[in-house]
Amino acid sequence: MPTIETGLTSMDRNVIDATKGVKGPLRKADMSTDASRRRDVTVADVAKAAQVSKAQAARALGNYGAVSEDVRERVQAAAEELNYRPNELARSMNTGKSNTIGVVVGDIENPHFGLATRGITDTAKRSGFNVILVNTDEDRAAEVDAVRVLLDKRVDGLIVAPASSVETQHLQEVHSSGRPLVLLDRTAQGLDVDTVAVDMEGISHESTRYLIEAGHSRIAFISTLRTNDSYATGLSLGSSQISDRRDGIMRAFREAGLKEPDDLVRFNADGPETIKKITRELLQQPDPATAIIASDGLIGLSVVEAIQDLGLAIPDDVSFLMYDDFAWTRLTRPPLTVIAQPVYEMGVAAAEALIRQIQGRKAPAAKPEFAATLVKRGSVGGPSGGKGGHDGRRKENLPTTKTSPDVHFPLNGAPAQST
Amino acid sequence: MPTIETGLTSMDRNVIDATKGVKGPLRKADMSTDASRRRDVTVADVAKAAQVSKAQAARALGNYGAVSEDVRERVQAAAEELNYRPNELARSMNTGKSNTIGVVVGDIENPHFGLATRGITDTAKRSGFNVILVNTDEDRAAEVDAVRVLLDKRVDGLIVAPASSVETQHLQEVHSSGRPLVLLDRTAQGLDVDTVAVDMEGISHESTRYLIEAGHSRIAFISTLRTNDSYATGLSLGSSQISDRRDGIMRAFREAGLKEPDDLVRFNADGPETIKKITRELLQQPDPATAIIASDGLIGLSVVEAIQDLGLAIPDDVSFLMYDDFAWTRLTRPPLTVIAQPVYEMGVAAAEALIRQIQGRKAPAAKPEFAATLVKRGSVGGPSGGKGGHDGRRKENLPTTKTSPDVHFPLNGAPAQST
DNA sequence: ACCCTTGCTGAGTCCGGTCTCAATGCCTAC
DNA sequence: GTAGGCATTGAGACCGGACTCAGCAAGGGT
Repeated sequence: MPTIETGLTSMDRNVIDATKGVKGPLRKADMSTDASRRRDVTVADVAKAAQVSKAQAARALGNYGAVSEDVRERVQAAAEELNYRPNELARSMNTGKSNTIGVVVGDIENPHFGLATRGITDTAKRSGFNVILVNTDEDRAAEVDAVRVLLDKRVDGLIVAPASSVETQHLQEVHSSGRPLVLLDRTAQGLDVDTVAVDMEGISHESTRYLIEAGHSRIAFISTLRTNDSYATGLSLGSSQISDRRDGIMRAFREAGLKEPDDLVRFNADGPETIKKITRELLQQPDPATAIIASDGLIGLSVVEAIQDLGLAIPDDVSFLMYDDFAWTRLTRPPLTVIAQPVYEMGVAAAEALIRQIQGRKAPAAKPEFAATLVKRGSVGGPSGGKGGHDGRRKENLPTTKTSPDVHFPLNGAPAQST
Repeated sequence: MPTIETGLTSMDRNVIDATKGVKGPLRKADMSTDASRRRDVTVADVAKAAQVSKAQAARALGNYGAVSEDVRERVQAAAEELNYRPNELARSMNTGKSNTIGVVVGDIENPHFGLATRGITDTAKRSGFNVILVNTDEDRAAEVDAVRVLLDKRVDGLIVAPASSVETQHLQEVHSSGRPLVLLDRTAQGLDVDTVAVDMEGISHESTRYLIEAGHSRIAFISTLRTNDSYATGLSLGSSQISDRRDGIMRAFREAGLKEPDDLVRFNADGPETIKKITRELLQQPDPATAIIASDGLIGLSVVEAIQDLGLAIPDDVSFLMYDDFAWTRLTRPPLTVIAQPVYEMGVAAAEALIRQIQGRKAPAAKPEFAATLVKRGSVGGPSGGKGGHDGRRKENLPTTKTSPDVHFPLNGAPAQST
């Protein structure tokens, strides 16, 4: 039996590398990148150095099974010496766990998802999970693909913000295959899985009512949602989130006994230019909108810019409301009235729910309900050219005034009908 | 030889699952989650169904080696029937390629990184790579850990925005171990790897000069950089990026023959409250700052807010300049003067460089140089409490007319000293 | 003194693919 | 007619760990 060198310095380990990794007569053609051919130190190497069996070395390193103190020390010393690092791929292969979760979102560039992702990664890290992130650009085909790739990579679970709430076979399959799945932001038709989202219909209704009470009856809604359907097509809009928002708006109108502004609902607002164009149309058409609701922060940005370009003032000429309470909305003059969602917390909740599923623990205790809140700042006033209701109050223009607008409102007064 | 059922419907495949996956007398205790025990369809299953050897099935599915048309068809049909999906983990194990790259950033929540990440993921996807994203919160320990975990997961390469440009052993090890590595935004001392970053010193110098020419001599700089070192400690600040910016500022001062505002350089600006506090201090101390440079968009947000809270006007009372050209900077009144960096493009470049390394292609052609640009909008004016001289440019905002010091800057002429 | 338990240990299998190698059959060339 | 060439094919090794199982020695109980 040959004497085994244990006195290797870490400098010497390449020697070991050199002797192995040479499978047969055929080696990968490109030996140019000498680095690409390097072989990592394995348990076998460590075992040899520590003069124990591979099994024992693996036990010591993997921290399982019974190992004597003596062996453990020898192995650990050898591992350190050789600079051993476990191959998580191999480990995952026979544990069946990859300690990785897949996250599929529409657009990380959007701070909404950025923040949610932050909540997810923070939580995941805390439980020892890594996150593979995939962007879909809100494209369903990309999403289907993303889900498949992640499944192929054997992620332990998936968090998806589905681009479509209607076409959901791919998610259906994930679920019925038994892989943990949590939906974020949006629901999926006929898919009964943990979903972390706020009550969009409710907050949309509340916000619209707020606008209506301020005197508006021409309220526009702009969304990125890609759809060929005209508004009229009916209830399901492909995205539960957007459907719900629209439904909330319309309910508020019905309850107020006002004509629903179907003609002011606009989709396919992709890209700044499109959004600006839509905004101009809405404001310059005959019987224009007197208030605009932007479906997310990115849209809001361009809408506000378009309004400014038009030389119109907020809220004197147009009232403005948007989803997502980004910090910058406090910096504009007036500060913007927004619908705040606990995005970070929702990310956290989604990750927690997923991890709970992964670990097989059932009963999510009490499924936390997340609520969006209307943060009234200064971008909503009365309609200017409007025909309805009370007059618009003015903001004292330049000298910054903090806090919310002076819109005095019957704080709790319920409008006409309702149930 | 038993007849093999090929007429399975996809509904039936669980039958197969049931017969396998039962290793021995000992099974994982928790059989409750019947889903967690399910076994995936493997090449072996497909091979059996297609009545060919495992090797042939693998070849047909993996699309390598020689396979007859007949076999290929049978295998593909069987695969489809059984709903076969390759196990990328297993595949990675013996190809040594995981088609995954690791990205380590300080904070995805920060739109700067959000955008860069977008550039990276877009590019990665285009080349068939996935991205594992890790957040470090700009904490070096977390970064070391992240790098190790990603290496253990056998990512094909790493893109890191190092939290520290000084303590870089972990990156050094990555590099010397031969794993592809690209740095983003910041350099690392003594590490000669592809780095995608802009010339910070240059743009910082240019911007500062712009401020000086506007009449400022009390210019503050606020950065998140965590450091115990006082400013005076000297050149290396732990972050190349921040060092460079500071150096650029100071060079502009030296060149203008002005006293360097060492006392106005502030670090450790974490969290909105801290930033606001710092801002207040800078503006209210005796001999206060007349201009503030915010080191990133997140800081800028709080600085502007603090200025507004103080009831001060930009640029009449304070001039403001920040790094990162976010869309919202155009919405404030006045719009903010910013230093724009081609963040998305840098993300793309980083990913491209990394993938080039991974694929062994050398010669990055010509390493693209990225340049930041000063976007002059409305937040820089002359100092208000200035000591006299020619006036700064006014925004036609408030009727104030003030004067600024007479620091005449020789536009191109080199100042006194230098080498 | 004898049987059992308990603690360690090494040999070897398995995860799910990729890849080598030898064997086969068929076609063409000499 | 037969050797050589080429496309196909199946058996099996292998990647790097986790895990089963049988062997073995020391310690406990009776």
